[in-house]
Amino acid sequence: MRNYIEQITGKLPDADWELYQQQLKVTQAKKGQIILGFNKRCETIWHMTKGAVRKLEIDGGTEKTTHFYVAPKIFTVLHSALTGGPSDLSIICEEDCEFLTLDIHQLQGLYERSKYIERVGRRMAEEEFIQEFSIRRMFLKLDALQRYEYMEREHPEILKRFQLKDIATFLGITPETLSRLRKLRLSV
Amino acid sequence: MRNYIEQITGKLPDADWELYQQQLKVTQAKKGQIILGFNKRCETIWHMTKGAVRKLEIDGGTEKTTHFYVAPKIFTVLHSALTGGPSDLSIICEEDCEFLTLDIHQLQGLYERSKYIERVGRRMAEEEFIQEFSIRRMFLKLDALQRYEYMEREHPEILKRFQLKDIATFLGITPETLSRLRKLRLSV
DNA sequence: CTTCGAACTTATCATTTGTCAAGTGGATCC
DNA sequence: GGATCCACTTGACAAATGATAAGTTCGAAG
Repeated sequence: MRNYIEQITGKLPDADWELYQQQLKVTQAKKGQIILGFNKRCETIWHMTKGAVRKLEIDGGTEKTTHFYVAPKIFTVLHSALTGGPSDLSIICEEDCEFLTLDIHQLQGLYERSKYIERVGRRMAEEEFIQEFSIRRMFLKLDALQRYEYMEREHPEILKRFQLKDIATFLGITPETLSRLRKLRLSV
Repeated sequence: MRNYIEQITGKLPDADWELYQQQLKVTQAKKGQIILGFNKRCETIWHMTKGAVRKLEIDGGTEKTTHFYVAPKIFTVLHSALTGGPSDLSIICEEDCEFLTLDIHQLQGLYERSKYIERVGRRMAEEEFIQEFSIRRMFLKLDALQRYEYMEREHPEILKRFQLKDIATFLGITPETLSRLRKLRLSV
C-alpha cells in the first residue's frame, strides 16, 4: 500500500508513513456485502488491498453504477466525507475484499501533523479529478459503441471482473443496448 | 480573491497569504482572446477577478465546450500543468477579463514552503472533483431537456453570459436539438 | 442431478436525437 | 443604408437508443 501511494504522490518519509500506517485497521468483507449504504454518512477512507467494489446510485427505482474499483485502490465518498452529510452513493463488494480502513476524522488530524500527508490528500484529489473529467469527455465525444470499445481497450480488467448490466449503466446505456452493440461488434 | 480562496479552503494565515500574493501578476485579456491555445503547455493558474471564459476541445473538426467559468473563479488545465504535457483544451475569453496569474512552478515552490498553501491545493482539487462528478451524474440521470432545465435552474448566470450553441455542446447535444427543446418547453 | 433465478440475448416498435438544408433576425462594418 | 456574417430557428428525414416482452444460458442452492 505504501508503494501504491508513493506512485501517485511521490516519496513519503518514513516518519510520516509510520504516522499514517498507525491509523489503518485491517477489515474484510465478503462478496455481496455492502460496505456503505445509501444515506449513511461516509466516515471512512478505504485502502483496498484485495478484491473489487462498485459504487452505485438509485435513480427512479433502477440502479446505476458510477465507479468500478479494483485492488489496489484508495476510495471514499468524498462529498459525504467532507461535509458530513448522507451519501447518495452506496458501495458493494463484487468479490471477497480486504481493506485497510482509515477514519476520515483521523485523517483530518493527520493533515495537521504532516504536510506530506496533506500532500497525499492533494495528489489523490487531483488524480481523481483528472480521471472524472476524462470519463465526462468520453460521454461528450463517443457514442455508445465507442464508449464500450474504449472500456474494452483501456480497462479490460473491468470487463473481466464486473457484470455487463453494470458496465451498461456505467456507460449510460441499457443492458439491452449493450448486448446489441456487442453482437454488432462481433459480426463486423 | 483572498476571501474567495478562504471560502473554499478555510482561513489562510496572513504570512502564507502574503507569500502567495507576492507571486500573483495582474493581467488582462479582451473578449475573444485565447489565453491558452491547443497543444500549448499550461503553466498558469488563473485567478479570474473579472469576466468569463470558456474551455473547449476540438473533436472531429467541431468544437465542444467542456467548462464555463465566471469571475471570481480559479482555474487551470490540471492535466497539462501537472505533467508538463500539451493541453488538449483551449481557453477563450467570452468577455473582457482580468486575472491574477500564478506560475505553476512557483506554486510547486510554495507548496514546499507553506502547508497552508498545500491545503489550498488539496481543497481546490477536492471541490473540482466533486463538481466534475456532479456533471457526470447529470449525464447519467437526465435526458437532454432535463439537463437544460437543470442548467437553467442551477446556473442561470451561465445562460445569460454564454452562447446557446456553446451551452448545447456542453450538454452533449447539437445546437439544433437545444433550439427544439427550448421551443418545446415554452409551449408546455 | 435437478431446479431455480438472474444475467444475458433477441425481437419489435416507439422515442429521442442527429444530420442536412434552408430560413430568419440582429449586430457590425463599410 | 445596405451588405454581410453569425447565431439561432425550423423542417424533413435518418440513425441511435429506449421500452417492453420473451427466450436462452449458466451458475448456485437444495
